[in-house]
Amino acid sequence: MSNQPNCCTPLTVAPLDVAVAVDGAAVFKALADPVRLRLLSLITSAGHEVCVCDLTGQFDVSAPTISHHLRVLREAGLVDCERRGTWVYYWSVPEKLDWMATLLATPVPVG
Amino acid sequence: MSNQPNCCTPLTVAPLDVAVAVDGAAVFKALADPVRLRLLSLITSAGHEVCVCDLTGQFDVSAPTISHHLRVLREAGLVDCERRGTWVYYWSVPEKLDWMATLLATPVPVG
DNA sequence: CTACTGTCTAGACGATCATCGAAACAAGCA
DNA sequence: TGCTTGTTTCGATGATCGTCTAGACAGTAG
Repeated sequence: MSNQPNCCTPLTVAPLDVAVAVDGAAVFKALADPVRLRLLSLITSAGHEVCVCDLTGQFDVSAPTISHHLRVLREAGLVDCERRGTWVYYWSVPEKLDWMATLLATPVPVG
Repeated sequence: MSNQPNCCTPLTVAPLDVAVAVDGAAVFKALADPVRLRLLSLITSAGHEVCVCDLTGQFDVSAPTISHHLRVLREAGLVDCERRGTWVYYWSVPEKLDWMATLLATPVPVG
């Protein structure tokens, strides 16, 4: 999994290199679940780090399931985390979001 | 699955509504495969409709598998197609790409 | 009509995924 | 030391996914 902040040519401009497609698909897969998409949204839109304990209550799934989804987001490079005392805090990695937005971007909004 | 060209508030700005998260995850799932990502890239970057016969040769999978992936992209609203005579042509739906790009967009590139 | 090409559908198989309950681990407190 | 709470890991289960082969369907040309 490559890790450049600005990946490459957008998908709309030139055919994707196979390696980039593999990387991109892996990141999109991490977002291909409503729970994970909402988790990322909650963490990113907060603008600061978020405690896991503030996340679990907002979903109808068990705490281990939330932990699993957070791990998927983390392994995709979309969020990172740190334990401080009892609680674990998550924050988002904006470079990765930008990477994806660039991949999808249409170069010029045809007016 | 809602179909607005400009979906909503970006994921980075406010927590995603559950319904939007479900819709978004479904579309991301369609991109969560390297073959489909490259297919979409080939179709979109061409700038015009593309014959299936020009796509199958670029992958190491069978023609039915390509057809399956194209169907997934079509059912996600990312591409559309039409048969004309012997061949079937696919083109991309830019509104859907914009929808996703908006969902991921960071409102202001913090300078 | 028959033969042929291009594309899609149907059914099956192994692999991966989402979810859960149970248990382990980490940290604070008595 | 033990008890409690928050979080992650483990192992299992049912569902979904990617791919294949075989066959069906659409259209062209004899």
